[in-house]
Amino acid sequence: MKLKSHINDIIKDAFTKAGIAHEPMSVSEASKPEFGDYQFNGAMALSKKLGKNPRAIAQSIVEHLDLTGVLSKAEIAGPGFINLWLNPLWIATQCQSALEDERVGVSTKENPIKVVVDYSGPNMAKQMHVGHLRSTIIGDTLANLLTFLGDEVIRQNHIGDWGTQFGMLIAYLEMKDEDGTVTLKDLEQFYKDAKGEFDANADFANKAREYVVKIQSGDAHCLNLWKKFIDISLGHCEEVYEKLNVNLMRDDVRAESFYNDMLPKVVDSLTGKSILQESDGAQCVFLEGDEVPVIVQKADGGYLYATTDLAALWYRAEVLGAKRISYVVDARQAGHFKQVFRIAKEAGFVSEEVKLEHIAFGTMMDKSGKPFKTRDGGTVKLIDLLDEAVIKAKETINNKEEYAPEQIDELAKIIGIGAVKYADLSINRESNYIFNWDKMLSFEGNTSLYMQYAYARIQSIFRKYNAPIEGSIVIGDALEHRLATMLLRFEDLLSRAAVDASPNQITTYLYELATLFMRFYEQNPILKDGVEEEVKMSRLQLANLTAKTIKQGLDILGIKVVDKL
RNA sequence: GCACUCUUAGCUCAGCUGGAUAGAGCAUCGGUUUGCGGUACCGAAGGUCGUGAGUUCGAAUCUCGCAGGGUGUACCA
Repeated sequence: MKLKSHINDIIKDAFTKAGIAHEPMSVSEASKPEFGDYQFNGAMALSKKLGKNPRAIAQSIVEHLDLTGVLSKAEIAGPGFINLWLNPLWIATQCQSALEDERVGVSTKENPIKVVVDYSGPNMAKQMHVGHLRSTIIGDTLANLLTFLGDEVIRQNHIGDWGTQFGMLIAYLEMKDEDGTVTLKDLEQFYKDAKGEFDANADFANKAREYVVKIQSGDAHCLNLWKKFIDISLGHCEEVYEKLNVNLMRDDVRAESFYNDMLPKVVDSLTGKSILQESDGAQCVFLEGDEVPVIVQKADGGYLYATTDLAALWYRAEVLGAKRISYVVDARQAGHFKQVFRIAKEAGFVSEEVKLEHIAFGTMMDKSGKPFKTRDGGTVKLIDLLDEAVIKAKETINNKEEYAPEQIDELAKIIGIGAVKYADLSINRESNYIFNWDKMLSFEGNTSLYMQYAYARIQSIFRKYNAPIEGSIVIGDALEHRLATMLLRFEDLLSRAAVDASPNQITTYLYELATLFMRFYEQNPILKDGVEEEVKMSRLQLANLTAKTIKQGLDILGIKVVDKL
């Protein structure tokens, strides 16, 4: 239900009938319930253009408004605000059809595009740490959201599988893995041990350097070792994805090494376009307005990550055919992406109409506002954080005796992981945020547990009722009216969140929806004695649509729901 | 130095393309109960939106200056 555009159409129609030859601005949600459901603020803006009093303009718009279908009432207020009320009958039928639709009334895009979402991007030399959480879940949410809205989404996991450190790592792997059963359970430790050996043992260090060259020149033995190492390391990541309920598969992996062959071509074609300059022996692109150049080839002939990113941009735009390419990467790389995007466009690797965007996000901080670290200052492994979340979640479960142990584990997993994800996704992605266990595992405020509780509470109504639901939705009081309107806004909200790539718009919406439902439910009994059958049926259906919408919203965030908790 | 970014209630955060008296949650104080899940709901109190100017009928939102914090700044990714 594209609610806003329905209303905009009516306004536009009124403009035409009133003889106003300007494109109306979009309506917005009313800032207060007293002001109706939507408001149109365009009359004031037109005042100067038309040389008329804004209230008079508002008056002539209102006179021509169609109040027979979608809208039922319009009022002029203050200097020329037009407050609009939706027709309760219309709302009711729309909710009814949303309820019958498995997409809860959300249509699919008329003009879907191909979108590449680049996210997660772990380094294969190390274990995933908390720094990877945000990219992974924000990216996954964006990919889920765009997919749901109908775009063709290509997920790309740009893993770091190339670089000098792999020479050392595979040399060490070869040394330790005589029987072929090394699991690299602790990659951090493995890396440290290898580094220790590298520093202490000159022979080993030489071998490590030799292996770097050998991988690059395609030596079969070294390549096999490397592949084995990557395979095991990727397996660890997949374990994390599985726990996180993140939709990244082997097929989505397009590693750094994938672009190796394209790197010389990138530099060549830049040379051909004369954007390139040599400086201190390195091949550089000097962008106007930037002090420092972007180096695409080192003095020793090696390539850098800017080169790889340029190759990836070309590949994604030209080979994959993406019209929107979204990089979900830490905000600290803003400068890098700005430069790389500019080069890609100027050099024609990516055509003008392709939208390149850096979906930047802030850093996760601890309670004292410092970057999140372990007690001894090390990085926190993501898997440890998630395991801890599950343990803590278990403590929040009431009436444990009602469940079998496996059920409790399953429940704790959903709740714990959901809490971590929700807490992260509910923060405006661009700001840094403070990681707080107590807050995220609280039932109060905009938390996943409040959402879960609201959902479970509705499910409990249906467990209790458990009979066919007939009849239709009828909007009774103001609270029902607001709840129903809120439900119909779902698609507008998702579209907006997709454009801005901001998951927190979804959580904010869901929280408002859940709060509204709780209030509605508090005031309007459903199954209590004395509720008329027709009213009961109507309210049951509103409750049902609320639950479905919450479930769908959380599903986009990659958070599962439970019927009982 | 330069560039980017942030600064909203005691705390943690919303605030969409500029719109009416700036909103939540926590904490504080008070209320609702023979409760369809009270892990809920209602209310009070709490803000010169860092600061100074500008644009505008109208600015937390746009522009500029200043202060304070964060980040980035040529051969790592």
